[in-house]
Order: sequence, then structure tokens, then C-alpha cells
Amino acid sequence: MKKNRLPPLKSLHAFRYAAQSLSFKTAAEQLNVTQAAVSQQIKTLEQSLELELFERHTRQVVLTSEGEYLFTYVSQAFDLLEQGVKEIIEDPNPNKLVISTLPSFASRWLVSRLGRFQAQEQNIDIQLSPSLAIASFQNQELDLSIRFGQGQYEGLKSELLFEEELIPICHPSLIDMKKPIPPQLAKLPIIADNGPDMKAVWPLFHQIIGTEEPLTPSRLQVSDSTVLIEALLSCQGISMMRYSLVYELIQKGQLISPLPLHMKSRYNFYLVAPAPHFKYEKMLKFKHWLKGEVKEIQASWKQYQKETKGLYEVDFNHISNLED
Amino acid sequence: MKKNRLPPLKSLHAFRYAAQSLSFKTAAEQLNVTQAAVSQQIKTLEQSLELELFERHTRQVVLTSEGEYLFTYVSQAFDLLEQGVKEIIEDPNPNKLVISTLPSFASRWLVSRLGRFQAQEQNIDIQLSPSLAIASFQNQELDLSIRFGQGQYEGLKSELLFEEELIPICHPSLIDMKKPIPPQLAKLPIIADNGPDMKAVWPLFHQIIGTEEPLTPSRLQVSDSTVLIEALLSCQGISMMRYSLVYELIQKGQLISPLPLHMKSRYNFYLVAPAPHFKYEKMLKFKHWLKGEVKEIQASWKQYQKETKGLYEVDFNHISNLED
DNA sequence: CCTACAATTAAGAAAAACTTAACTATAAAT
DNA sequence: ATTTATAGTTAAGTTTTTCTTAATTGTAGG
Repeated sequence: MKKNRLPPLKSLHAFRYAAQSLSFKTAAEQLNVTQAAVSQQIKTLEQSLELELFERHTRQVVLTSEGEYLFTYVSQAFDLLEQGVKEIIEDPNPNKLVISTLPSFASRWLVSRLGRFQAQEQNIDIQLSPSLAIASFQNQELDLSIRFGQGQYEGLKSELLFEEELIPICHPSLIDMKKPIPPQLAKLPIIADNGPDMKAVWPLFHQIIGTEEPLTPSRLQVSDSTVLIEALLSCQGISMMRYSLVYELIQKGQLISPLPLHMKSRYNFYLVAPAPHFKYEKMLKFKHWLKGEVKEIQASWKQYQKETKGLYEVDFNHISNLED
Repeated sequence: MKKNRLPPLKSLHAFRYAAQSLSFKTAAEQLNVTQAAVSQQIKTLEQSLELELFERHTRQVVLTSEGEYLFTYVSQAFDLLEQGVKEIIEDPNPNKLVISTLPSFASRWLVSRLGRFQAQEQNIDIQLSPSLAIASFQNQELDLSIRFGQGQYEGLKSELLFEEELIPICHPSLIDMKKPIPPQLAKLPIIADNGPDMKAVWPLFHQIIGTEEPLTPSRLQVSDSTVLIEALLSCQGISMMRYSLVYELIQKGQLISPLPLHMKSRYNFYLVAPAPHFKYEKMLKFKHWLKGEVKEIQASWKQYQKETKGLYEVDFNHISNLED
């Protein structure tokens, strides 16, 4: 055997079980091979190492001192391999689902629905970690991230949850529906959402309502849609909003969309996790449930399209060229 | 892949190098196989685990998070295997040689020569453990046993060092060379060596010097040749001795062999150790040196044969039948 | 002495591992 | 912009390893 080379790995693996049980027969059973195979693998190993690992007796084998010594290493090594493989293919916490997502999505949509999931799945606990930052899977606790983005995350798998639409939103008391809308909107402060999906929106918005784009940013800027919604509800101004966050408030009459326009957002909600996580039972259940819940948003959007006269889509495409 | 089963070990080993170098090409070089082999082994592994361990780019590969995680385990595991194998086939103490041998051989022959070995090999320390008992290699410290025996030791390898001859020995002052020798010897007490090689000697010896074998053992018996030699030097009687132990004393005139006879001993000196030890560099050096030193005994014996008129060999063969 | 048990061996079959040659994608050089 | 270089992929065939089967061996236990 060459120096710094390992002997045949299959032989070492056979040795593991033979040394553990001190029986080639038992080892063969554990390995699902014949006794002869184990006998030959041990022989191969001994020849490879040029030393004897077992003393042979008629009906049993006894480890030599070298055999005993080697077994301590071999045992640990194969345990490590099994552990490593186990950790990447099995769910370490089958009864706990750790989810990271945007605070806005958590508070305005997800939290109020989780009760239904938990009623359905009694043995799965949910841990919700709202975070603006992109959470890392490296700490090994996080199972799933529901992210608002473009669906490409290095080393992770992502599945589209639903597509987002942007519509103008303000408080109903700020608008007199009997008068022309654009002039009224032109007088309202714009509350700018700092989200990545909004960056391209404001120049277009000014163009649409006939105002001159201000040289300075909006006086009120928020980095979280939750805050933005509270600002709108308290009549602070107008903004472009993701439909998923406001459709219920529109249905309740708490907010309105003063203009019949919408934009398809280039950012959408995705389920994001290491690929193996998608195979966990809890993930399969949650995903299935969540897709069902999301149907409500999609149905509501379809209804909104139907009921909104003169609704038209504003295209982003030429705007994106200006950005680059 | 079945639960609690390891993926193909060869694939894991290929993964080890690919993950380490982030190059299938480099891994292939390290494994002495083709790049295609590595590519296929990684693919096999990924299929086995049902997940991706590498993202493929045109001219390189990048580990996925699963791949990175698995690598920590795989790396440790194979390091352990290599370490275990290394420890049982490599010399743990390359600069120290631990030798067990008979006290007589140690004190009368070996000790006085070790200075020459140590002058020649500055970086090898010798630890000499004289012992009548057969030393065990199980404590992992003992490198070599120079044993007096028949060369068969279970689980150990033995190499003949030299063949031993037995001759009658006494102090020169006890014999008048001008008178017939056997009657003088018949009057001397026999100092019996309890060594295994001597057991068959005494009946034959009595026969040769014309005395009746005593019904009781010799009044003086020793279990160590060193003591026996001291007894002979102090004129206590006569004995059969191994030539290797006395040839220098004969040359100095301190002892004589009163009868021109010799017997080939059935016991000889062997180098005995686990087979892997014989490959250690220090062992190779020591063995080579020792064989050179032993040539002196062999040369002296040849000289003794030449100079001893009427020297004849006494055959053991019919005696061995009586013993069984 | 016979039976039961487990390890060994030889020969052949099956599976795994590897090689070769062609292909693919794209980075780098011209 | 085109060509060359590089490294990973794939399919098919070859080689090696691993395994099975059947016979053998040694000996413990009845």
C-alpha cells in the first residue's frame, strides 16, 4: 500500500462492523452482504495494510492490538460521515418551523392567518422572525424565508409565491370623487416607500399625475410598508402600494385607490430555502397551506380588476432602461 | 437513498478533494483518475443524496451551502481514517528503538556493542529491556524482541538472527590436559541451565562423559545464562553452554571447552516483532547493523571449528523421540 | 463420533469505477 | 467580433472491485 493513501474504503467499512460485532457473520447481516464478502474484504484490508487485524478462531474472530487501535479511528470516522449526511438530508426539527420574512408581510397578512395553519397542524410550532435584512440559513435554525425579491439567491432554492401589483393608495377623505382626480393628487404629499420595488415608480407617478418630479426626495420616507400603511390611514398623503398589503383595507373602505392604474412589480414574494428543506414534511405542509391562502389575494385581485372601470397597466420597461 | 445508509464511499472521497480544491480537475489529479471520473462520482453522490453539492460554472464549480456543510464532516472523517491507518503502519517513535531480549544476551553480547550502533546512528536512542519473560507487543512501545526460541510466534514475524551451538564449558583450572578428560569431568558437578534448549542435553552429556545420569537434578541450577557464566568463571563445575555467550571468554583463556564436541541447538536467536515493525527505518538500520555484528560470532565459530582437533557433532535426533 | 457453526477459498457473476472521445458553455485572448 | 483555451458533462465501452455460490476447514458442543 502506498504511503498517504487510504486502503479500499469498502474494506474499511466492512471492518467497522466486523470489529464492532467481532463476527463476520453479524457484520455481513448489517451490511446486507454474504459472510464470504466480509471475509474477503477483511482479507483485502489486511493485505493492503500488510498486517493482521483479526486473529481467527474457528467460530469467531478476535481483534489484534492493531485492529483495536484502528477501530477507534474507523468508528469515529464513519460516525462522522453518517452524521454529516444525516444533517443535510434530514430535518433536525420536524416539529418546529422557523420562518423569516418582511415585517409588513408578517404583520399585515401572515400573522392573522397562522392560526388557521396551527389549527390544521397541531404538532408543528411556528417561529416567525420578521426581518428587513436577508436572513442567513447558515445558523441552521432557519427553515424558510419568505422573501420579497427577484427570486435568485445563491445556493438556495426559491419558489414563486405570488406576483405583486402596485396601485396608488390614499385615504378616502383626501379625495373628492366628484372633481378631477389628478389636480387633487398633485396637491398631496407623496409618502415614498424605500423598498427596492419602488425605486422606479416615482418618476412615472409624477408623470402620471402631472406634477413635476421634485429635485429632493419626499419629505416623508419609510423603509417598512407597515409604517407606510399607518401613515396612509392617518391621512398623511399618497403612495404606491403593493396590492397584497392593502386589499383588505380597500374592501373595508379604509383606503382607496384614486386612480385606475396598476403596475406589475418586478419584485415578488418567493419561498426561499436550501433545496433539501423543501423536502421536509413540515415545509411541504406549510407550503401547501400557504399556496391555498395566497389564492385569496389572487382572487381578490381578479375581482378588483373586474370592478375597477378603466383600469390600465403602466409598463415599466422603458423606465428600466433609464435606470441603467 | 435509504435512511441510515451511507452514499457510495468512493463518491464521498471524490467529494472531499473536489470540495477542498473547488476544481474537479485538481481533484482528479490528486486522486490519480480522470476529470470525467470525478464529475461522475460527484453526480452519483448528488443523486444519491438527492441534492446539489456544487453549482456548476463554465470553468469552475462552487459549493452549495449543503456542500459546504457536508464538507466539514467529510473532511474530518477522512482525516481520521488516514490518521488511523497512518498510526498503525507508521513508526510512532522513529527515533527510539525499544528492544526486549534475554538478560544474558543483553549483558554478555549486545550491551558492549550498542555503542557502535549508537555512534553510527546518532538520532536513534536505544531502550533495552532485558527480560526472561516473553515480552508483549500490546503496549505499543516495544519495537523488537530478540528471542531465543524456535521462531514461531503467533501474529508476529520472526527472522533468524543466527544459529546457536552448544559446547561443554568449564574453568581451565579444573582440568589437567595431560590426563584423560572424561574421568576428570565425571568428578565435576554439573551446573544445569534451565533454558528450554538444555532440557535434552543432560542425559546425553552424562552418556558422553561416562557417568550415570543422576535421579535428582543438579544441585546447582540456574535460569539465566549470565549467572551460569559467573558460576563457571568461579570454578563451580561444568556445563553445556551456547557458543555465542562464551567464545570471547574462551579466546581470553578464562574458560575452556574440555571436550571436542558440539551440538546444534534447536533453539536459536530470532528477531521477532509485528510485521509492520520490520519496515520501520530504525528497525532496518538496527537489523542491518546487528547482522553485521553477528558475523563475528559466525566467523569465530568457523575459526573454532578449524582449531579444535577431532571436533565432532552430537546429534539430537534420537533424543527428541524419547522426549515425546 | 456426529452435528452445528462460522470462517476460508476458488471461481464466476454482477456492479461499480474508470477511461476515452465528443460535446458544451464561457472566459480569455486576439 | 471572432477565435482559442479551459474545465465540466455525457455516452459508451473497458477494467476493476465487489459480491455470490458452493465447497472446504476447523473445532466446539452434544
